[in-house]
Amino acid sequence: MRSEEPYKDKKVITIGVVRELTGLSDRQIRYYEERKLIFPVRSAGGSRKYSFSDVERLMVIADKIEDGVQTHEIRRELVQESKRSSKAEVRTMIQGQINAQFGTRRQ
Amino acid sequence: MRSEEPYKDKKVITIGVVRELTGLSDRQIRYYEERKLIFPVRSAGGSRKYSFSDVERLMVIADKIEDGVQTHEIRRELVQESKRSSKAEVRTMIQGQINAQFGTRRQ
DNA sequence: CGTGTAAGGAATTCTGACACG
DNA sequence: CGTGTAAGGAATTCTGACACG
Repeated sequence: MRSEEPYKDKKVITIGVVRELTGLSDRQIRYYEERKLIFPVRSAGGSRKYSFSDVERLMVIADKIEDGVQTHEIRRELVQESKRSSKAEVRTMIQGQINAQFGTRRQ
Repeated sequence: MRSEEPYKDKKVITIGVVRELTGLSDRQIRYYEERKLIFPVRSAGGSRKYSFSDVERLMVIADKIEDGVQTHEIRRELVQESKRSSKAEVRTMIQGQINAQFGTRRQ
């Protein structure tokens, strides 16, 4: 699932670079993690590593915060979104299997 | 030029992560820079930042070193390669402009 | 609730050099 | 030539806490 853009989800970016990329403060970035909105991995030494997807997600979060949405609510929204996209992915995958089986093509 | 894979060329990875990703030592990574084989950018504080392309390039370099090729020679090879690909890009771009003008399609 | 900040410590990175071969 | 290493310093990141509102 999701074979495109192999680099987008690799967690390799330190918080300092994320700060520059998003314009957010470290404090904000760490707080959104505390509120379960973002999930960096940790290096051996304990420093956080983010992916480009995480950076994009942080910008979405920052927009919502600015609109007055609370972290609690943002979490719900993001969970809903990820559910929707996994459904879409499953749909695509199943359709792909059907096509593979019967050689049909839509449209 | 090169609109695909927007993340591949962004220099956001610190040397520690490059070390993990490539299996090379810092010493090796810095030495290849000294020999003009790789060109990280610097953060405000002076630390090196690499892109995923750089990581791939480093793995190519490491392979050649292992084959006994000297950095001097590797530099020549890499320069040749980049010349070839810019030519290919120009060709693609020109063809794209021709197609845009005349609406032709090959094949 | 979301964010700034000062505090102290630990991990990360930097440079220039010596060593070996 | 290519790489390891010890050295000293500077930049980066970490956590827990106090503050404000």
